[in-house]
Amino acid sequence: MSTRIAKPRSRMRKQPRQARSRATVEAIIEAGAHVLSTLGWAGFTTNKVADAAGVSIGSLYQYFPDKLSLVEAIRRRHFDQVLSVIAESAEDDKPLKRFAQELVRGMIDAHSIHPTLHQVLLDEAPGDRGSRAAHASFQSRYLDHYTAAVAQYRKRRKDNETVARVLSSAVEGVIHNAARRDMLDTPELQKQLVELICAYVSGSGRSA
Amino acid sequence: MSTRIAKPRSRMRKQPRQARSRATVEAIIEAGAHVLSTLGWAGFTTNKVADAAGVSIGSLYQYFPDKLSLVEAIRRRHFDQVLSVIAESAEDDKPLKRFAQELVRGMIDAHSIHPTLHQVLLDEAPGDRGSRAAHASFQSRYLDHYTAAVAQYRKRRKDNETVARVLSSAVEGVIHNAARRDMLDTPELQKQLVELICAYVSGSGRSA
DNA sequence: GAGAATATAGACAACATACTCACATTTTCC
DNA sequence: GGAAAATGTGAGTATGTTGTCTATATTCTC
Repeated sequence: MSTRIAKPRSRMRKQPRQARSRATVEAIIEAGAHVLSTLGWAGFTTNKVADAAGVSIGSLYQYFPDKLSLVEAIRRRHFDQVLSVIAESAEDDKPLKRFAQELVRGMIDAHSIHPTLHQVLLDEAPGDRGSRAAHASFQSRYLDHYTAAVAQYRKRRKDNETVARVLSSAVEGVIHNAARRDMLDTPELQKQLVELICAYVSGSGRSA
Repeated sequence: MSTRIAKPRSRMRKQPRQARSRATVEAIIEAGAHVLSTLGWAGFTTNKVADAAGVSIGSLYQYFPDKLSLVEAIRRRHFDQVLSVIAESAEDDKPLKRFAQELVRGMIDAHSIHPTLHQVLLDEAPGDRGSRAAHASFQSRYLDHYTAAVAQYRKRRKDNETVARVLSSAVEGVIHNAARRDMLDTPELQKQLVELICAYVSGSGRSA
């Protein structure tokens, strides 16, 4: 009886065993992230990725059964990077302002590698099949950091989740907009974003 | 026998003169907006648009010389709609909170028609060629409303432009995120977004 | 109503892209 | 060293997309 697993969609077609093939896979993912970031989903073709990675198209399909599994690998790697950066920024007990500063710093760092990749992965790249799960999981964990912070610094307990959602999407909006304009490392913008976070979190609930 | 191959590369290949052709053009643009909104730029094919509009592919190319001129028409129409909605919300002198409420209301209304169209037009649709001008013009006028408001309500004059940029991209981020989740008309979210705006604009500049 | 102007339809050519396959090259391991 | 496994190659195939062309249908002018 074939114990066929439903869909080896995001799975690799073949496991790389030697060092050079692992390097090939890594080069493909990195090149894929680069192509996706610079050309967007519409310009993301398997031939271009193979070319940018310096391997043949055949090698690409040796390890990734189709285009979606490749973008899935890119997504997973990038989200892991972002989450680890964010997690670092938001541990321990700190004053609100300190937390905001480190959060902004972390977000900027995470987006400096491939400025628009994050947004492309969230908005453009298709979410069929198995990616929904990974995506939701990322969003959930991502939001957790914000919720924890919000719970820690806000006086009122009500609507913490909504506040966290509003805060996180506001921060994302600013970061993405800045990334689009190559303004990620403008100090003035960083400062203002920190102020936005502080003002909202500390002030939310007293407006009347 | 004089074969006049004078091909004016204008916006439209041919001006619709009869009522039915004007209806055809309108149907194509509306269908295009719908396809772009639901399927994204990658799924935006001329055949699908023609199909959704209930016309043949030939009719589409009768009026639009190529795919880009079609997306340009969609962009222009949508941006005009959004700007008029925003402009209405932000005139006269009002208390800050009132302004924020009407701004949020206007943004939500503008995005309720085709929830993700705005974002697709900003991020995915190609920006080469002549669209840059229209795009920049929109961004500029768009930002003007924010800058005017910020100048009116903030105590400190410094960095008004940066503040306006941060505020507008934060609002956009929240709206886009809500649109993605079909949460645009959640009252709790609207309230929190209003509070975010008020807290930032009134509080910005007093954090030591 | 006749003929000109305008509008629509859909087959088709030219091209791009995802993915395959038969074979070449490198590495492992005895 | 050499067989076998692992890895790499790139022209080739199937499919889909843009944009053209010509035949047909509808509306306008008189």
